[in-house]
Amino acid sequence: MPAKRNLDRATVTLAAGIIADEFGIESVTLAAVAERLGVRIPSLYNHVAGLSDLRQAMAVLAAELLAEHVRRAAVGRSGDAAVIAIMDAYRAFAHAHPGLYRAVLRAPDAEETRLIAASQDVLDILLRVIESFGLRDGEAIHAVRGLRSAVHGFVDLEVVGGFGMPLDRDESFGWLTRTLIQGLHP
Amino acid sequence: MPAKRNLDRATVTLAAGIIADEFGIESVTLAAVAERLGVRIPSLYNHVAGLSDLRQAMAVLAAELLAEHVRRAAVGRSGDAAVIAIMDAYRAFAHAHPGLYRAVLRAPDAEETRLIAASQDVLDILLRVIESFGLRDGEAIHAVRGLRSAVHGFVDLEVVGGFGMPLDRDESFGWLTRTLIQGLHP
DNA sequence: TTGACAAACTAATCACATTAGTTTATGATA
DNA sequence: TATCATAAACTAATGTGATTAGTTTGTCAA
Repeated sequence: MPAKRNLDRATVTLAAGIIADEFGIESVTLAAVAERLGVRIPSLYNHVAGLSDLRQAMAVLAAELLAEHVRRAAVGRSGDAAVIAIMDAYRAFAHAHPGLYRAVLRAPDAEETRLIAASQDVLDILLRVIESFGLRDGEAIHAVRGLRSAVHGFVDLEVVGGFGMPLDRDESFGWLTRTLIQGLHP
Repeated sequence: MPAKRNLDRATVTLAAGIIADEFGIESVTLAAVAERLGVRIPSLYNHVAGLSDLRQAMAVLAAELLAEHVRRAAVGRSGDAAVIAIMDAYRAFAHAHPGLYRAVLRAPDAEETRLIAASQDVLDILLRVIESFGLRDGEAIHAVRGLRSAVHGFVDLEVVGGFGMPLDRDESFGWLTRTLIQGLHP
């Protein structure tokens, strides 16, 4: 008895995201997604154009969720507090959605408009906050890149289990954030 | 006419590394490695215990090369210059071996002593330099984590093509390094 | 009521990983 | 020198996942 109209691209993508968060990004196969949705593999092709398109859709979903998360954290704040809030929100998102978070970077096609827009949103939020610090020339761009590299690197190593020592990771992240913020003050 | 004794584990791993650097880590398949070595797929099983073992071997190779690279950069230097040299060497390695570099990030199995040792080497080199700055308590650990997160995040974003704007990336990396070094001075 | 369409399905094919079992070159030993 | 155990190659077969082609069947609108 085929042809029940419950599936769509968003539902398929969400299922993939849940699998990614729960079992890791490498466990996201069409077979796994189909099974979770109670459907045969080829049925997924009505909604996504194959595995790499599904990965692309996951990247877009992740980037948009992340941007929303960061936006909420930044609103109503400014200066050091805004930077800290953004960094913390970014990290919290990666913790809450480790699989989805990794999908952003693995996007097969980095040219996709929605993905670019959502990624740019995050950077713009950060850039606007940093510009208020009154840095000159391209220094604000360097700072944005530095902050983004730092958060990304930190959470990537965390998610992968790269920090062996038992010392509190929150404190390490605080040190990193504070140190970079000091570099924003001329 | 089988049985020519030229292959061994190191050769297979190296071939995989070259493929990874040239075409990306996801292009490392037993099929691709076998073809490059002019051999049938099952022959590889005489030297590695399957694809996931091959990935482990690549991680070990990468970690040891990276540690060696960083060690050479650090020797004979101290203070700020040592930190800068280490950061630059780390980044240069990732640029020279983008595929291998990504291979090292997988969480090491607890039994993989060589991988753990090589990874620890890099951290120890950094830790020894940083301890000379005279930070107190666990602060040296926070600093090591911060520096590592920063380099890793930066090169990961670079390799993935995450920096859209044309502003010089070397300068951005310099800003990041300098800013973190400032945090090492009490 | 019916017909077009969307969305499910089955079947077939291809690539890759893995295992089992076979062949052969090589190096040590009688 | 002959032979023999072994390591390293091979062929063959199996399983999983992705993909495409072609078929069936609900559903909605005319």
